Amino acid sequence: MGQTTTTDNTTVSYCRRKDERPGEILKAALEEFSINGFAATRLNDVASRAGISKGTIYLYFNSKEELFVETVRERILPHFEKLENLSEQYEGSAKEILREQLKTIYKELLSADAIFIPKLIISEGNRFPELKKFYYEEIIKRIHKVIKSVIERGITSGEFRPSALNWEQQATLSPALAAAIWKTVFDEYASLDLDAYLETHIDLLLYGLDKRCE
Amino acid sequence: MGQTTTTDNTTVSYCRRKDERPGEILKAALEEFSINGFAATRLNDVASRAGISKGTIYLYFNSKEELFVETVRERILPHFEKLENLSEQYEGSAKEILREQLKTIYKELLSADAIFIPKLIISEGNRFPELKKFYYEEIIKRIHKVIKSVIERGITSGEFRPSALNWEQQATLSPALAAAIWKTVFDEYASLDLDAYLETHIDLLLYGLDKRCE
DNA sequence: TTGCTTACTGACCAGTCAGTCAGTATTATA
DNA sequence: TATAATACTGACTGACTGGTCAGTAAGCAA
Repeated sequence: MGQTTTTDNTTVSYCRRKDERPGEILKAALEEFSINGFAATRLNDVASRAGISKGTIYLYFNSKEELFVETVRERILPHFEKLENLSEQYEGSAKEILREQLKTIYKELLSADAIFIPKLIISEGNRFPELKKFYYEEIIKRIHKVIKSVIERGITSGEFRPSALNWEQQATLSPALAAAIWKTVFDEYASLDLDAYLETHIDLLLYGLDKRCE
Repeated sequence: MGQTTTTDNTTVSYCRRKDERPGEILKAALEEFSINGFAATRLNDVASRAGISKGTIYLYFNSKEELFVETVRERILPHFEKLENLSEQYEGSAKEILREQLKTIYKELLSADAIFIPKLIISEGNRFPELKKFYYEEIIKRIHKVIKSVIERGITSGEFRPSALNWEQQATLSPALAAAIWKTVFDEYASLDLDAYLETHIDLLLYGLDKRCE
């Protein structure tokens, strides 16, 4: 533990922790970015939150933009690897697979440390085209593909009705997106119970409103 | 038409149009805000887009924040008046009413001049609590109520299954939200056909994936 | 034509913040 | 203990932008 004397003769203590710093900075940055967005986030605040000074951020990241992109990337990557295997790791009816997949999506992509990502992409995506493209190619397209394939499987097996083939993919997962947005924007007015909401999503997707599906 | 000489001896022309200015400024501001968000939007750019100088903005609006709030408010107000009548203006089965209501929602809230609003509320809502509250109280709650009542009506009439009573409201309209976001963020990668998407939304909501609903 | 009002301009000011770097404290090595 | 290497600090700079206001010119009235 070391000490540095500031201008007003107070002392501030710090530790030298080269290995832990990047992770700590990314964590602090995610918190600030998710509250303020990119432009309104001050690196001084990120530094304070991480318990370091602003200069230290520049020892590990070249610019505010790089910090932002890495922040998002770091939070997404561990999650979508799990999604990749999703379509083959379960056995059973298409209905059961779909249910398990949705559970996984909610557990992974709507977990406490990832739920801010959709809001960030929506807010800042147009100013970070590469990040947006990354998210589209690596997350959205991949999830859509997974879901589409299980729907096709259910149609082949006779569980699902063939007309669902014509669906626009975005609609099937839109409740999950809405949940992420609700949690990060409107939750203070009416807190959303993610477990109950997942059941609604499954129920809506599998059976809709139709009486015959009771 | 008038002329002003700038420092480098070029001339710029302008018209005096007191009545039209506020609307022109709001239009330019919506375009800039929806691209850049609040913090990253420069009033100089808003002024250029409106064909005036920055000072003129301050003849009609007191601050950048006021301009932002007015921008959003001006776009929402005309739409939520129409929402008010939504629940009583149709006759027929609950199914038919729901279909017409969704059509209206898509026509109103996803129209060219309103489709940026959800993205702006998501992006900036936490920094403009009053605006967010306004949107939640006057738009979201109202739509949810309308949809909930028609679902209840369909259950009473025997068209819909009673278990839909337990649904979390956010899910039923989430495809519309997803559409607004897609249009404002990802449309360049895969353009969304709103008409086809509306059909998917209706189909998903009414029948889900279940074979019995074919 | 003259004089008055006012819509509008744009240079300027004051505050902010990303990014820099000289200096300091800590740890490693000999 | 002396020396080198380096993690870290924080005051500073330069660019940028929200907001101001003295000045300009358009348009109206008499």
